[in-house]
Amino acid sequence: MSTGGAEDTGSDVGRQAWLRTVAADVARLDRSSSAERAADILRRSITEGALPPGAQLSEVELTEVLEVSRNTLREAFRLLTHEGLLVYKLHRGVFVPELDEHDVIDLYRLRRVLEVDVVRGLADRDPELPAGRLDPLHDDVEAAEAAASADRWPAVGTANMRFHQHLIGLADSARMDAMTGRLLAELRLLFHVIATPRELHEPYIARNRGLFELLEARKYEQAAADLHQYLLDSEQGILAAFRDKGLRAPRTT
Amino acid sequence: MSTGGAEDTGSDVGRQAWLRTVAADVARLDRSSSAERAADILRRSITEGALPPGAQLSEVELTEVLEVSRNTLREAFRLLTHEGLLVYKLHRGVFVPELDEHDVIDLYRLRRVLEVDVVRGLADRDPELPAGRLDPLHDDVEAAEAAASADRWPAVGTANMRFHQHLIGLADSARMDAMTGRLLAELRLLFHVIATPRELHEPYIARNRGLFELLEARKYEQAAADLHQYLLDSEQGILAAFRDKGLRAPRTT
DNA sequence: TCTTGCAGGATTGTTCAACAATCCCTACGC
DNA sequence: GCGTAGGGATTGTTGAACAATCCTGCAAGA
Repeated sequence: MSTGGAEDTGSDVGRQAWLRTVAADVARLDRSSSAERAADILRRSITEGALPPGAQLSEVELTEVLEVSRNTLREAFRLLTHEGLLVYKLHRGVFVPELDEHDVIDLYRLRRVLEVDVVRGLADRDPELPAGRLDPLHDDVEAAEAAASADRWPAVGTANMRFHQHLIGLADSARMDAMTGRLLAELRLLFHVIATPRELHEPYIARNRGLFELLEARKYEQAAADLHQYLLDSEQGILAAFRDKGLRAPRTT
Repeated sequence: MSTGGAEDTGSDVGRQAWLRTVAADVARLDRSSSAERAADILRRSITEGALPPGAQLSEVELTEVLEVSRNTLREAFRLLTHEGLLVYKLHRGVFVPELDEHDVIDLYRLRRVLEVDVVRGLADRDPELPAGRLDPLHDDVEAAEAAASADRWPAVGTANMRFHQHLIGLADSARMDAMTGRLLAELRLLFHVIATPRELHEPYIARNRGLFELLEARKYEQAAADLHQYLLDSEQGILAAFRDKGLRAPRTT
């Protein structure tokens, strides 16, 4: 729908490959400028942990820092609200949400459903998958391994995220991509509560590689089964770390 | 301060049941008034077909009709954009999206994944399901049957939608509810392209009842299988009607 | 001592008017 | 006929202003 050209004359443009890349570049430049740019900055601040869960975002403060008007800033807030990175409280302001164990379970349930289905569905359309389709996954695996060698564990987490985002991307579903983006953004919110990212991310570097190799070998059914268990284990890891944190700092004030 | 008072800053109140219901009521009253009220009106206009796909929503026009400021109207636009009921085109305005067959396939793929998983997952937590949990589904089934008797086919479609929304609700997942709301809203967008709603909705009245009875009998596995085929058939029906329409009116202007 | 009520200040919700940037359409010149 | 410039309309963004609401602290009363 978004790619529908202005001139409707060529109704069925059999969108070629290069057209898609050009369209992507244009879309990147289009960037609703002020509001989206402000949202980008805030998004990074939140996902990188500069803004901790529970923090309030003052409007007047941020208008000065971001150099945008209050109205534009509010539109940026709306954008991030619908990504799950902020929550509105009427007449009180916007806050970075504080997720609890129930949210972890909810998020992982959806991840399992979506990701496992994508992998399992690859079997049906195996022939039509163009070569090099798995390249982004391979890059992510190597990026994670490199970051781990350099002891940069947050970077490992990021590469891990991108691996899963690219995994979902194999389904060619715009809506799945959007949903996954939202889910992973919320998940990143959880990571900052965890003190030891190494124990959290380390086991999954090798598992990501294993998953990638199974996909490359077209063993989709086994890949789906592995991924299912993978996500169950990851969920348990986060829940454990989360409960430790909860016990350690019940009174933050 | 620091008087060991009774207040304790109430950090971890083990939220009791009645507290939750009160909180729900409060949330309902909160309604960000102007922007959300405007969005409600627009949402109805779109889902009921007053605003056809492809139509542009002029800002100045709507500020007069809805009696809100341009900024507030834009916030309403944002709300509906993230529900999938409107699309922004930079510097051109907001439009009612025109979905194509590719979108139908995408939407139904997600519906199948989510709904079937919910039904299948009910087996695991069957004991903890409180009595009367299926009542909303039952109401929707009867509402559809009543509307069909009165030849009110759009109402049948609405009841059908609510049936599936309530079905997803059985999973107790806030994020699944939100996703489903968005998916069904987009689906409603498609219905207005279809000339004969009767043929589209009629077969599923009985199937909804059958599904409900399977759930009531706790035959979750069979219900999941039925639902899967159900959604495949529904997808084919929409695709067929959609192609007819596409052939009949390629040049709308 | 504890609760209740009430100002005060601060923050958000909403409106308005204005200007800049961009798009669409038309007319002009070659 | 075609590319290009201009005009008009629409959107993007800003800043200030006012109303509504929330939070804090203090004082009055039980």
